[in-house]
Amino acid sequence: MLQGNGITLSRPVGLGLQIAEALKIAILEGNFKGGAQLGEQDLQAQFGVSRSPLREAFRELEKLGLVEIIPRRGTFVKRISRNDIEENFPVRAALEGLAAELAHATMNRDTLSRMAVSLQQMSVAAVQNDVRSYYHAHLEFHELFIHQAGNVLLEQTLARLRMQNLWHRFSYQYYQEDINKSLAIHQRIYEQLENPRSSPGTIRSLVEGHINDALESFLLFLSKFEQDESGETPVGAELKR
Amino acid sequence: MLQGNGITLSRPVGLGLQIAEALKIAILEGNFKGGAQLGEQDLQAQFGVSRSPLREAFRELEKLGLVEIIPRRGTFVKRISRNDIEENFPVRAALEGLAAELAHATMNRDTLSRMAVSLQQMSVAAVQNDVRSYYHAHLEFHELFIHQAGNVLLEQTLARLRMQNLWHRFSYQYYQEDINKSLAIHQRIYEQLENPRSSPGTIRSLVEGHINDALESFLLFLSKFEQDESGETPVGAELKR
DNA sequence: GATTATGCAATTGTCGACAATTTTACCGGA
DNA sequence: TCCGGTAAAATTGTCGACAATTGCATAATC
Repeated sequence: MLQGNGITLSRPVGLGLQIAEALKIAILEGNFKGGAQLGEQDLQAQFGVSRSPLREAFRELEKLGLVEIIPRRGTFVKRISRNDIEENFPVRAALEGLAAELAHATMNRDTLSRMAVSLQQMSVAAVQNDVRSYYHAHLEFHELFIHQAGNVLLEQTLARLRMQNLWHRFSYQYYQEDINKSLAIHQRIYEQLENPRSSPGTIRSLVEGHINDALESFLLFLSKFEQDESGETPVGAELKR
Repeated sequence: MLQGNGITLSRPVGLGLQIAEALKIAILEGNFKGGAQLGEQDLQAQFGVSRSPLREAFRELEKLGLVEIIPRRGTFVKRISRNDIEENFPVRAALEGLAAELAHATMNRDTLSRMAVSLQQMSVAAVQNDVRSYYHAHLEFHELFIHQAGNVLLEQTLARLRMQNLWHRFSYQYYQEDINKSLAIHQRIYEQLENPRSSPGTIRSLVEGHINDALESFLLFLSKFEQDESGETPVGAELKR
């Protein structure tokens, strides 16, 4: 398999794919205004390529859910609304719960030790209040048991779902809220996955419940930034400008 | 919303989208050989268009999971393997279970009556042994409560998951196996959704279990056609040639 | 003054051609 | 006969240009 290990290390053949990767990073880092742009002419000059690979890159980004292509109008970076978040979390929760259950059934020592490392990094980051490190270690923690589930389709589906809402510098501020509470829950998840005699249903509902709880916290966190907004609830660029 | 009602009635602007739609139907109907082709030159002559919209159509089909694009090699119609099916069903089961639970919480009379109609059609088709009618009514039954869940992301995700494995003339033969057993289960699902006092967890596990059970039956059904094959288990074209 | 019509500018959609790569066919040698 | 290498053919990737549509600004009319 070319992908499935979480790292895309296959030869970066294809100009469009390279541009897609660059744009993907740029979008996730937040290096784009409001929520709408990506003119072909601008990027053509910026990357020094023709429009063909650009359009291909746009399709690739659309597959990831990072942009929205409107015919005869253009390509726009997707603006995350409150409703998008409310829809995303339950779906993610159900699938990550399934992944945890599957991972428990096939758990091995290697994955377990990697998860322990991630958990340790999360713990260290928590006491140092290093939100960025905690965030990345936390991402890896989840990726590990998702991969351990051994279902490539599930892994790919979750990758897309997790990417959409994880506008990075967006989540940083969120985790700063209750980093210790998050750490405690993940320690419980680890204990359940570590114990071969854990009930599959318990693990599943634990992970699923954790994500659904995170939704409530996230929405509560969002409310603080919505005092001057109303209606559409763009959510996207208000945090950084 | 342009989509979400199950029917894409928006203006078919865009040559690439039209070609994608035509190819999508052709693939689902089985009008393609083995499991690999889609040469740009052939289709260019067949549709009378340039290669640009063709390549766009390929990306669209890849988004739906109907083809696989290999860089510098070409576009190939995805060949469904036994492993693909084994991976698809659990994911679909988890999400449809979630959809059923959400649908139950927001169920209304209109959707309920539509589901009753679909169920009636399934019942009639069952006694007449009309597999094709049963199959389509069955599809609509599922679409109805998935839509009732009111989660567009969930609906889109399931649409992709359900499309990948529902190579149509492929499923027909399967339902012929135990159409009555399938009907009974869907009647139970309907009864649970109809009753406002049903337990959410019961509905969810009922739907999820139904799909996971179908996987076993499906694999058993497949075994009959795998007596002369071994290893890769292509599954794709053997049924029609 | 507000609203609708019209022309222009900007952007996307499509096309044909050239470049790069892969596959295949042919040839030579062991 | 089989294996390796080279060259040709076929296919995909990329490019620049033209066509079509959309949006905006200006102007005209009620």
